[in-house]
Amino acid sequence: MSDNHTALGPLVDKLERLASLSSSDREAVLALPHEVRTIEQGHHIVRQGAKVERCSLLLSGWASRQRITVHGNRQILGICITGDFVDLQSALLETAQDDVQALSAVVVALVPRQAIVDLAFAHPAVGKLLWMDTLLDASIAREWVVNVGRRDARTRILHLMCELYERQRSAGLAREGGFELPLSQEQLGDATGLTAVHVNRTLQALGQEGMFKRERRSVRIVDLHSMKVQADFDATYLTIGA
Amino acid sequence: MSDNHTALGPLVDKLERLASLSSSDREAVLALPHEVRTIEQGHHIVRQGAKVERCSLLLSGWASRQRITVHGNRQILGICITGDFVDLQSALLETAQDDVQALSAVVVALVPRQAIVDLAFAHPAVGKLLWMDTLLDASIAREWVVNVGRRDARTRILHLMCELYERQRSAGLAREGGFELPLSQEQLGDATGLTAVHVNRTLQALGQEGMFKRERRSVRIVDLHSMKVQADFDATYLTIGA
DNA sequence: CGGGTCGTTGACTCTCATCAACCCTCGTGG
DNA sequence: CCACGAGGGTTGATGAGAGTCAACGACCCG
Repeated sequence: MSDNHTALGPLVDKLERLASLSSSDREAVLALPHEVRTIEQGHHIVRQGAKVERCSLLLSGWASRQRITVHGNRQILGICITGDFVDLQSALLETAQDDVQALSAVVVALVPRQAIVDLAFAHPAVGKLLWMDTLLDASIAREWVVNVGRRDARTRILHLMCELYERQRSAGLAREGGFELPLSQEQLGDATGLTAVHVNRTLQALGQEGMFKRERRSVRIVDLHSMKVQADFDATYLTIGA
Repeated sequence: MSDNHTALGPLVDKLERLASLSSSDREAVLALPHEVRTIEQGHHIVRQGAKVERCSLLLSGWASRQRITVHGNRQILGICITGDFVDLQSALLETAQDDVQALSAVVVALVPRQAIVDLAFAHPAVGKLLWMDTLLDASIAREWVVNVGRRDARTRILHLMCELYERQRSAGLAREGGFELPLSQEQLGDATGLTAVHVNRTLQALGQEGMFKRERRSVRIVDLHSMKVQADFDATYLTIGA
């Protein structure tokens, strides 16, 4: 139980990146009822259309949010990292709109919907931050519309890599000049609206340019500035805006 | 002033489509301070990066939310209709992340950010609905990612038309078996990640199939069911989910 | 009557999808 | 200890869908 009480640290960290919390607000967040659970790679954390009574907070590992077309094609809508509420939407909406799937082995904290809503309105400072978090999620989704709608394959992939790097860095998860990229080429394709084959060829072309080096499931960045320029990447869409 | 007091009716209507409000909550919404203003077609309502002190509620007309790439290509991120808060994000975030542009002559109500936040936390029932509204906006954005990422031109355009029809219908704005579509072919392209030329050819092909008929700036639907099927359209992403 | 915006059409190009084969690595079980 | 299979990555050949460029037409409004 006292373990449970500390398990929500990643959530507090994430909220405090947006604005600092009073100690009473912080305590209230940490006091949210929850249950910790591990989920295997590839398994679903949430299913579209399901009635969700508890929201899932990612304590470690990676997950993807996605929808499937009638032809069975998958489109990844966002990547969740440690500290993300993968389905905070479900706190207010009746049913989940997206699938969420574990990209790696994952540990989640399950928090009852009602407890989140009650917290939000009992502690407006926390409520504002939770609402802001959903707004930033929406901003990321909109940037993805731009990415798949108006950028070519090369730029799309670079942009995705810049986003993942920046988000990991601001969450304190990126190593020196590098970051984890635990997506197969097929999953990269599902995230960028491309096929795995074309992702493969594009990655090879990019690798030869020497901006970054791929290693197993991670990326070492050689020339970050050049990457951002060529990716048409402007990190303000990830922030509350100064 | 009493005119002002009734101007926010479209907002109340929209919120009450999500859940009914107590009369005190309804009064509180209608009592929001605001200023009514008209904006010409083509003018910007909000500019990306601007510090916004008042959020804009669309009282009549059409607007598009959009971002521009470094190459100057526009991607439309969503279409706003009567009753939509075009930049409710700005109530909590410091700066606007998207441009919002008037697609037609437009009337907006400008509501101070702080008044919206205060209302949300003083009247939790209203706060939940406002938050839900931003979540549905996000759900629409995610569906647009799927649309531009994983559907072909024909399906993208059909899907957009289905969405606009359903949203107008549920807002009571659609006429019998038809709806307004005040977008030029170039704007349709910007919304679907296509070029105006290709939109033109695709519309012609679609028109010959007889599911709908285009007239000036509106569309008459002949076979709605067939449209929805071929558009891969499932309206649940527009709703709170039963 | 002139100019502007929007729609239409044709010819051509190119990015990316498709299909199919083969490779490597790793984990597992006989 | 080796055989096997599965998942992921790589490669080549081919083709389709959508972009580009350029020109012209229709319509509206001043």
